[in-house]
Amino acid sequence: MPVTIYDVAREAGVSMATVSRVVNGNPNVKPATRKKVLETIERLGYRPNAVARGLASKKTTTVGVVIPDISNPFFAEVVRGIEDIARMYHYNIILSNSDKNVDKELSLINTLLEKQVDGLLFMGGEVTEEHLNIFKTSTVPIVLAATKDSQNMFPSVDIDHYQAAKDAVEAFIQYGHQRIALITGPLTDPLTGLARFEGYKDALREANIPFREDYVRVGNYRYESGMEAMKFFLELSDRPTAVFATSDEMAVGAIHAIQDKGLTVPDDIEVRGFDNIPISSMVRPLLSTVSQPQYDIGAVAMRFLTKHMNEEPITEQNVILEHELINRSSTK
Amino acid sequence: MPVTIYDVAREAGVSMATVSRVVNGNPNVKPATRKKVLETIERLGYRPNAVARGLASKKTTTVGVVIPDISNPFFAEVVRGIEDIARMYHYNIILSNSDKNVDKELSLINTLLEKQVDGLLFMGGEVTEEHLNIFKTSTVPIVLAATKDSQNMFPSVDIDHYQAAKDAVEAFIQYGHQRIALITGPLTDPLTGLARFEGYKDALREANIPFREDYVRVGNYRYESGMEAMKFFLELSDRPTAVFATSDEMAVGAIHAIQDKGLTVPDDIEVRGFDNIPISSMVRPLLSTVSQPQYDIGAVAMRFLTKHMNEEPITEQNVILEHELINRSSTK
DNA sequence: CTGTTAGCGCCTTCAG
DNA sequence: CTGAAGGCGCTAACAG
Repeated sequence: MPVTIYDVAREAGVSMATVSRVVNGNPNVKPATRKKVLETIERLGYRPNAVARGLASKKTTTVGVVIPDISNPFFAEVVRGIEDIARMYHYNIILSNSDKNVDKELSLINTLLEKQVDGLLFMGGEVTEEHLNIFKTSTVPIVLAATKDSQNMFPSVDIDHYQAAKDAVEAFIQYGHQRIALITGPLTDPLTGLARFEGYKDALREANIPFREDYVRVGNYRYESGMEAMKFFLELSDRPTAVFATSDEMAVGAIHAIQDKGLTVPDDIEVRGFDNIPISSMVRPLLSTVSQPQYDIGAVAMRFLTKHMNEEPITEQNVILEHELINRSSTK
Repeated sequence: MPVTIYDVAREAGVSMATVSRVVNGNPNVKPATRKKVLETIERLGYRPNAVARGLASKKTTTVGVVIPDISNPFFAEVVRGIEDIARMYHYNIILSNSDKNVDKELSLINTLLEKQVDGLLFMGGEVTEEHLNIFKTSTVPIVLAATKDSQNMFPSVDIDHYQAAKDAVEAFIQYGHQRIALITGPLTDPLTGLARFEGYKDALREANIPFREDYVRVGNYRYESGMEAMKFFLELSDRPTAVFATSDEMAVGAIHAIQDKGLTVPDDIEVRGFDNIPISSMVRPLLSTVSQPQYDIGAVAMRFLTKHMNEEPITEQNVILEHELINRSSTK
């Protein structure tokens, strides 16, 4: 039914090798022949079969990208960076959503590898032993974006989560705050959970501010959990004067909890989020946050992957990009 | 380098046909043989090559999905519906982001078709003549989700945008509003732009409320444009008492413009959005909106596509799902 | 229940 | 500059 390279060859009166050459932009074709072939391709509506091509050439010019949560604006922006660079290097991308589910992640990675992608970009909460094991079975390069494995076995692009959290807390301390609360993500997550938590603790310790259990609540990065955490803090007899949430959504939830109580941000309580996703500019007061270079994380990771795929020399294996404190109206 | 079905066959002392059978779950294999094969697959770490399989079987068990804007929560939720049904029917998904750019859309569709997807799910702003032309060259079924072509040539799943907008405006009218403003998307878009605009106009007309040019502003669905539009309305000598924005983001922008002016929502001005994306529950006041069954749009569209791919009998070609008015705190 | 044999549509030497 | 021929790894009849 569909027209093949063979049909084109026959119609154009050349061999399929020649058709293949013009389709692939091989210069060793006489302009007249090229023209003739192009015309019959057009006339017949020939569309090259990428599957056959992939089998014959052993390259698919596509990379697999696994993303943990498609509805998270943070990753959406990372994907933008990935796509732009991919297009630049003529790679297609297969985007796969894992819903933060480890089983799905492993299964997606497998599927992607079966599909013979030329490389893989992995984003996810945590890189476990299981991940590593499946990564090791890959014959194509793999790059981790917005995460890394604990042993730095695989190339990665990320920020310094520990330092980022520490900077945020230190900013509060420098402003004179002593009662600083933390709304963190699950501490089981070594990077966005634990590392940021450590940053918080160390900042306090270095300033000789005693750590208080009741100034720390664990959320799940979502709005509701930020709200719940803040409600808890508000019940405390000596409630915090500053709150650092490790996601913008939780920070916004915290702000609303504060406002619902009749208090004001930042006058009564200051709040800072993390990530700098679009919503931080779509609330009142405008949210102060710790910004991650989302687009760059994606772009650098993709560029990194192309280097591996083309076996270009690479200098550093684990890239750390800069974070930045963004001060808007939820802090003074 | 990578291990092939042939290697497994040799190691297990069977033919590749047998290996193929166990890999594909064909029951015509003696349990003992199956076990033996499975073991050597495990031992060798054999991973079937989907590209070769696709070429031989002429099926890839993957469907292409083009999404106009990966950072739009609306589509993220539609994709959820698509994925769930796809998994249920054992299809993989290739998600492609078009950035609402027509050229990119056409090029993505082409790429997806070259990759021999078994079916295509298209979401996009507008379905132009060019889209139709490329759709027609496809040998695999195509379903439109959250959109439709003007001539209903292709199967589609969508809501009645005209009626949805009309319902929203009529709700304002019934509450007694006479000065009702509209913040719309580009009118060049026949569905989310024009159709909703027509719904607005007809609602007014049927209530004998004169249409006013200065009560209509065209935005781009984003926050900023909603804010700008609202600022314009607020300058009017007889400013509107109710505002209908055809996206939640624009509605939130409008609310903030109102609040920044020292006015209150809904007491001074009522506001309603469109879509019911997560942010509508993450603002103060909580946003009233017109909800689209996002997940269902995706799920129904995907189910629809599987029917086409399996040549099951189909009853209706263009499915219209129900919308719903959600009343929260930005309206009375 | 299992093996043999053709391809699937294309790329890629290798000749010419 | 162009053609012939041999796979790529796997599935799908068809025998047996």
